[in-house]
Amino acid sequence: MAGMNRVVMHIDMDSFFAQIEERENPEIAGKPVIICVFSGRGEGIGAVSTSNYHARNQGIKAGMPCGRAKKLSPEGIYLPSRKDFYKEVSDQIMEIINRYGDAFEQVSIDEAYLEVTHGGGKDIGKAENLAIELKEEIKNRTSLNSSVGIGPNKLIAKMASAHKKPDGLCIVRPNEVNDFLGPMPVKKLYGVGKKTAGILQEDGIETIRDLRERDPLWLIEKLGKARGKKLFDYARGIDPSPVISREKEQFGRMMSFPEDTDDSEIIIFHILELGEDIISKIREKGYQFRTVTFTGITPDYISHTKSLTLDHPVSEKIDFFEVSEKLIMNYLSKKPEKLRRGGITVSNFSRPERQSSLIDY
DNA sequence: GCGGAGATGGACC
DNA sequence: CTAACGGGTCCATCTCCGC
Repeated sequence: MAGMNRVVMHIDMDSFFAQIEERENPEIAGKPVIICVFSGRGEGIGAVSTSNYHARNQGIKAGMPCGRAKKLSPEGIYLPSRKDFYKEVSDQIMEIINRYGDAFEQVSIDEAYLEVTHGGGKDIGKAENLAIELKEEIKNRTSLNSSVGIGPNKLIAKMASAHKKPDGLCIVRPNEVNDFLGPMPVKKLYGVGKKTAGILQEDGIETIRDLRERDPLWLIEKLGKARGKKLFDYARGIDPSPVISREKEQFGRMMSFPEDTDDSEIIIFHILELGEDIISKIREKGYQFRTVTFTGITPDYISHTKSLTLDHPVSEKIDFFEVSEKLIMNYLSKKPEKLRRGGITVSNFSRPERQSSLIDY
């Protein structure tokens, strides 16, 4: 029993937001579709959230300024992001996915893992059939395409779903892991972003195979203990992390201010407005929180934070407002520069428990 | 040495 | 040629402090 292979599935919706808009508006399918988050600072000022494959073929990528996208694709269809609506569609899809595995873990609005070690089981053929069924049910119920990866752990499942897209199904068996990862550019490895890829490339590491040949101590020295160890394992396709449904650990909102400002009244006004939203969601979920964090982002995109942890959990608007104002005033007195954006986040959650005083000894 | 708190930075969607 | 430029979550690391 010791070395029993796991079977893990990763489900990823294809260019999710763009695909939903295409579904809602079939005339635009076949054209480049770009979903934008506009800051409200002027005509077309904002960033690309998602784009469909036509747009990607023209070089458009997530995170890109909309103005630049427009140069690459003047004829593209540019639509404002409708996050709340996408979330409703997401909830519908997650409910379907949830039924297909022993354990379910949602990782973002359009992605989830399933542990199918027992249910789909053992021989990967069963898991493959399960994946086909799941993709079909999502398609039948929502008209949306997804991509699925199957592997012996979350890391491989995730990289497999990314490997064949869109509408893909990619299976990587345990004995295929090293050949699957080896030739990939190191930047493709989950957990390796721009910064880390740069560090690795400076030392001649181009592929995951190159990374695999490095000494663990060297990696730890270059990248730090946790990160170094993790990438050492990841390069070998090793990832013991379980599929677990997780509670949200923080909840926050951010915005661009209409203009760069260091006016405390204006900043507080906007932040408290974001706070209304946070508080109503928190109370809906029956959460309490102890920590509030204010984030200020300067016109050159440097972010700074101020946070405060209370000694007891709260969920009242008045408590939140009081702490938020205090943090903002404190921030501005220490860093009296203009801000382009600001945000407020609550964390350190608990559920209100009744009669804790009687139980606590 | 260990923890929680606070601040920063990286990664990913 | 470069600069242009959203919003949200999680994780690791470092520093400081009390115990």
